[in-house]
Amino acid sequence: MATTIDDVAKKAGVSIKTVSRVLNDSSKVSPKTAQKVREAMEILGYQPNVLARGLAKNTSDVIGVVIGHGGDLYLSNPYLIDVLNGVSTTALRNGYQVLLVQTLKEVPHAGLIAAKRVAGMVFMSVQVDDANVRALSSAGLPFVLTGRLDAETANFVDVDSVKGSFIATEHLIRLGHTRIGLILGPANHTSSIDRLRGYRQALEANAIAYRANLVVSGDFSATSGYGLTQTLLAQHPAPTAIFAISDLMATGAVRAIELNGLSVPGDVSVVGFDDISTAQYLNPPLTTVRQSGIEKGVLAAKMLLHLIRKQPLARNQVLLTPELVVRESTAPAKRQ
Amino acid sequence: MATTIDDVAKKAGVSIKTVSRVLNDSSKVSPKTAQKVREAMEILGYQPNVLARGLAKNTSDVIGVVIGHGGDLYLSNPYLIDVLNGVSTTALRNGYQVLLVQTLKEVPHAGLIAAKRVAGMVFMSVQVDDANVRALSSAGLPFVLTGRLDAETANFVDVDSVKGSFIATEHLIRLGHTRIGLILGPANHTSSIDRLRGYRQALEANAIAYRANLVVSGDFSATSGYGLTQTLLAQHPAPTAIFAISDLMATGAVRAIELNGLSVPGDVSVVGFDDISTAQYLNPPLTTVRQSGIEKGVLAAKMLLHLIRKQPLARNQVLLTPELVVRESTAPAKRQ
DNA sequence: AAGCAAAATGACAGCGCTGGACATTTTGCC
DNA sequence: GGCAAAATGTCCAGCGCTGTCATTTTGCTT
Repeated sequence: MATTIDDVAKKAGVSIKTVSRVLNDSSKVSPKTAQKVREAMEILGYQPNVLARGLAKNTSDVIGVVIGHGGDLYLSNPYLIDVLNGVSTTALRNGYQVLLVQTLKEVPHAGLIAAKRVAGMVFMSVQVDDANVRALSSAGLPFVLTGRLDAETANFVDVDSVKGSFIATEHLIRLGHTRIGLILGPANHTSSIDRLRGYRQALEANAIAYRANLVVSGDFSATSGYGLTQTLLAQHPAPTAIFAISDLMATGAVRAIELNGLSVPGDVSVVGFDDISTAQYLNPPLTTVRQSGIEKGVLAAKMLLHLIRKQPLARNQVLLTPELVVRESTAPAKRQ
Repeated sequence: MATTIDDVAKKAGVSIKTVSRVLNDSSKVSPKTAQKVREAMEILGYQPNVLARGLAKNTSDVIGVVIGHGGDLYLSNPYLIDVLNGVSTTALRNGYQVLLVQTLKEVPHAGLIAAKRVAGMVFMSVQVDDANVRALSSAGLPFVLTGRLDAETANFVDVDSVKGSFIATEHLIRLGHTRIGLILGPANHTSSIDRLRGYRQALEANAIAYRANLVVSGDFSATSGYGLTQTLLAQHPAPTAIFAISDLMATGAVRAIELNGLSVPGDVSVVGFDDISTAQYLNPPLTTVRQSGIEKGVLAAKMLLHLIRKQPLARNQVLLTPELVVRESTAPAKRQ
């Protein structure tokens, strides 16, 4: 069962120290010996015991990915999956494995337990003033956020939410809409805060009054988008366009609008955010703000690996540029 | 930085062995001492080093979840996310953490490396005669599949695909459809094989001839469903209904049908499989075969934990019953 | 209060590996 | 052939924890 370094040493006819050298800094081993050792490992199917190695070196080849906290099922957005995939693939390519870190109500310390075994962490979503982030920060564990945090020290990769929201809103304004509903995610997420900001900036730039009753908050899900759209449509006067900050919410919004006997985009235009893979196949295909979850994940993982290896970092705060993808869920506002 | 068991022992004025006992089988420690030790741990913010513990006990509190292999991004289906969530949550509640295991072309041995550090594994998708499965099987590592495998020894939790496919097909037949397109996933997946079987059984039970040109294979994605639907619609005569074995593919199918100037369900009925969260918000809301990914994940994790702890298992092969959810993407066949 | 079994606690080795300090052997080269 | 440099080996400690077994303490009994 357990092939150890001793077995390999014996098989290759060298000392265990040499095997260890091959495993680590093979530079000090002659190519011939190294070859011999590698063959022995191959034959025996040797895999180093990562626990023992980790213990001895006081490091780990695992990075933690925090997939949300405070609730049960946070990995629900296809866009987050892309981020996870990006992180995971990049980690793997660099010899790291990924530990999923999820904090449940009943198991609140999962993050801390995990912290003991990982070389660093990626946070998949960030609430303002996140307790986990603070805890890790003071513990000295390297970490990267895939979300912006207003702290000079925080390392993050995020899409430029303010800009994304601005261009989405302005797109609607250019189509003649002035009553634009905004469906946000949780109020304490930086993405909600930033996207509200971009929305207001666009209104202001076009001299349109901000109406608080057209802005609602939910939780990124289709169900949430559905319900909040009902709320928006009940306003007087009702919005002629709705910008939901996730495609999932936008999907729910479209359905709610049609169940109200209205059409998209004939009566109400809808813009989403993310450009998840199904967005283009919706009916109508969804106009949305594209951000690449994969790219975010890849960059976050790369940044984390740099931090772990204490390599210099060009920038520790990256804002990716979002792009408006115009499809068929938006149209000029009807003459009132 | 590193609070160890020694620090706790010193603080509590006991031997490190006693602290270790509190950490494990506290039954052998007097309540008074245990209390003292716990307080010391609390004060010092002690978290046991899982690596050291794993090394000493030769076990691990981590389970691996294999999220696909052979390609880059396999965690793409919302339904799989549910499975992952179910596994992860259950693992966590039982004191286990989850390691994501992904095999890339460039890193084919990730599974083996991971095998060294996990107590067991869950496979999220199964190809027939899977090499990974065989390797683990012979290595003696406990594992559970969230997919059926035709092997008496394999432990699995899966939906009854044959039945799910049967009821979906029969639903279409009862609506008067006789030319029913079938969009499968990869041909070497048991889900494709089983669902083809259910489809044929339903045809046969209703004395409808099987036409090979109405059956196509893709990869579960919306894009795939979109493309394959184009293929199906080009057949002569074209199908009046399409059953896609994932909701993602069904989403693509609906779009393709409408781009062909046909309507759903007016001209072509569409049935999906999974009942992902957006299915009910699609336009039209999707008729589909519901299976609970979360339940699958939870059951698989529970089964694995039983295996790891060598607890008796009521059944090591579980088939969950799928349920047809009729919405608005299916309608009676038009009179020809 | 002595005596004794049971309960509680401690001392020490060892899990598989790495790191350091050094001794010894092998290599390559003039 | 001789010498420095490179390669390899030896030995020991230690990462933080647990298992085994010996030792001490406790709680009862008579």
